[in-house]
Amino acid sequence: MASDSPPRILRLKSRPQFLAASRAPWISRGAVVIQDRDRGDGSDHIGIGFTATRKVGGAVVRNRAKRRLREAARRLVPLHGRPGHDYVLIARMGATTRSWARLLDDVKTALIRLAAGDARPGA
RNA sequence: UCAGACGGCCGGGCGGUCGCGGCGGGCUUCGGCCUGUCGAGGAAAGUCCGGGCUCCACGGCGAAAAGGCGGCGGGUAACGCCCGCCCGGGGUGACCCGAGGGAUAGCGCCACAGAAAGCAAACCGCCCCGAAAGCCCUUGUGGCUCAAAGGGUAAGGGUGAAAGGGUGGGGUAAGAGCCCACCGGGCCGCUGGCAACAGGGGCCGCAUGGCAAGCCCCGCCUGGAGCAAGACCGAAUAGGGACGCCGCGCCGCGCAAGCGGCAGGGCUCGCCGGCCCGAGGCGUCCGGGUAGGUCGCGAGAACCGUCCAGCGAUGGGCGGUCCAGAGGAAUGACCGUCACGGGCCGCAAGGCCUUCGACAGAACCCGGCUUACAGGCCGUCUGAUCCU
Repeated sequence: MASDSPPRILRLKSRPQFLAASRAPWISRGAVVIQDRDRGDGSDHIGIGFTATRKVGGAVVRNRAKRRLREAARRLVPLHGRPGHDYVLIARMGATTRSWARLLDDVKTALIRLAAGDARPGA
């Protein structure tokens, strides 16, 4: 992992990217669900997207959930993400109220188990 | 001190480490990096009114339809908003509440109850008269009891949201604005006020209710759509047009278009049969237009002081400031510390915990309204109570 240059991290911004990731294997951990799609397009950058549905709460709650997930991803994806993959982090209930250490743990263990191939198959 | 009324304001502070968006500067191997600066709200919300802005429609004015508004005066770019005042209702009071124009323009409705709900009527009653019946003795055109029919009333009871003004007195067979006083109402002057309206005077005894958030009438206002408005740039691919070059097989007829035959190609790996194709290709340019991009996109009905005018809403002068502009959508994560509130322990001083900290996130921009909101601060006023 500590090779010459770490893979670049880009945000997923278009709807087709999210739809593709939604069919990928996923894993649920605490207050977060992570979908992991191997793009297989030859590029080694990592894509990250965030989603919080209305079920989580109003606009304030959804925005805060995405911000916390974004901060967690900023810290953990360079360490545990696999190059050439797209990750979509979906906020579940409690993503804003869960303690920061536990939210970090949720994301970390989910990423590690995804890297180990221990995920439910996608649709 | 305790209750309460009204108005205004705040929505943790400071410091640090990572990180994000816009803009400026520097560096760059064009991927990015460094640095400076700015970066959510009082409601950013609901999208309910009023405007700006943009496009569409439109010769001008008016009318109709539809919708909205509705005491009077003022403020404003405008408003259904705000201020002041009036009227009605509530409260001991500060204050609060009111879709608050028109009910002799017309139509309609007034449930249930009640005799009766709009036009005058009469259920229980009251009063007059008194047939028939009965009783009395002074035997009469007699008196008394009960009371039918007829008539007079609307006082009292009862129903109702509302029953044809109210209270008191006179009057009467009983009653009644029948008469009188006061209150209420209508009409006409007067005084004050810009006005809504108020005050007071005279006249009229005065049947003629309520609902217009039922239709309606009167006055006033409104063209439609909305930043996904709209403007510009504009690929790739597939269409359209112009020009240039090359080509449009062979034979027969024909000027040509075309027809027939033979080649050639496709369905199909080969053959046979069948069906179809058999004239376009390339290059340059032009135009529409999609994805995408840029603009619209923030110096204004701005904010902060201060002065003046005004009871006030607000207006004006002077000085200063520049204050978010994203587009899967920037404000986050963590730590320290100090407060406030909260919880626990303690007789107390105090100690401990606090990831327990309201409602909630700009999306073109303003002015309002409405709704949500932990906790807290300030001012004015009212009613009690205590002290001097």
